[in-house]
Amino acid sequence: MDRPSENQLGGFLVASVGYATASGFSQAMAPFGLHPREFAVLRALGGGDGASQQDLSRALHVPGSRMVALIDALAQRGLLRRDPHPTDRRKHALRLTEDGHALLTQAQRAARDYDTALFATFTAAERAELDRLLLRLAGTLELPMGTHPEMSEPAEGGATDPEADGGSA
Amino acid sequence: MDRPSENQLGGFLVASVGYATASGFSQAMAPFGLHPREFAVLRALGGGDGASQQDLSRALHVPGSRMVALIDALAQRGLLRRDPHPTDRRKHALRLTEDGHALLTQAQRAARDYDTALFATFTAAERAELDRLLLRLAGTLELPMGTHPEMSEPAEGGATDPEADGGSA
DNA sequence: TATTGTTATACTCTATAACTATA
DNA sequence: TATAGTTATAGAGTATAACAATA
Repeated sequence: MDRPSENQLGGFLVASVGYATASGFSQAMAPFGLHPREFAVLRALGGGDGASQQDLSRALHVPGSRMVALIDALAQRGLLRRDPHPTDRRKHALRLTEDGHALLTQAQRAARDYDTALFATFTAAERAELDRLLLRLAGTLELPMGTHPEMSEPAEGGATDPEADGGSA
Repeated sequence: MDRPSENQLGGFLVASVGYATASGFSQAMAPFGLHPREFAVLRALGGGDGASQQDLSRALHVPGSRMVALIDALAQRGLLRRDPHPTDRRKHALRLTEDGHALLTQAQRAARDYDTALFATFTAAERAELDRLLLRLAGTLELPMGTHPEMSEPAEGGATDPEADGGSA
């Protein structure tokens, strides 16, 4: 029950390591007071093109109703502003503030460091091989890599601790 | 934003594929009306040694208060019984019924089929290589493979759709 | 005094649907 | 008639703590 090792089937190992990787990333963002989803918002806004909330909703697969509170929290912390949209008065043009840009820069560095540490023991060839195998798995899973139907509906219980969820064997 | 491919950093790909794998497994269990956690309970009881609810709680990293409703649901479906414990009247001895054994057998076959399909395009050498690389990652993540401190506390947000959570770069 | 099972409570996260103002 | 943003509400899932029976 406890060892996702040789005698366990592979799907469970993939899910377990994926879960731990996401958890670790979440912890890497914690010092900045950022939930991974908030980091995603800041990063999406990093380019500075004044996206609307609906733009973000579509890009991040987050319903508009959820996006409101998300943006509220970041705005209250002074990390972004809701500027008026130049041509459509219904929309907001979301823009990072100075502080927002500064925090994003720091968080991105931490994200890079996390990735570096994660693959510290890997050679370039091993990283490439892992990517190759995982991308093949993604293809088998019909993970469309551009529109994620399954991944945007965690309702089926796909996003929980694999240890408690039983794995695949 | 949408392609966890070559230009994305690796941690995000690992998390995405792990999430999709868990989602797929969840869907593989759905025809049996089993949440992955319920499958884990049935499987743990498959040996038939009459475990207590606390035994399961510890083994599956699920709090006792949650275990009650979990067992209730499976018992109401006639998949397991709460027999009296032979020596300790506080405990129950949980045992699968005939129906429970039958469903477990079917679900385990589906789980095996899911794994088989997942790695259908893989050679034995590729599977071994993927396992090797993932286990190395598990070591780096200090995933203790036997007691999972991080994995039993999804509170930090480690178990959500990586697409919406922003990944690691 | 500790443990097993249980219940109650509250908290977080989420989706759905309504509502407004604009288009 | 449709869209952007917002709000309200309700549902699921969860953890915490208290409780009774038993050890």
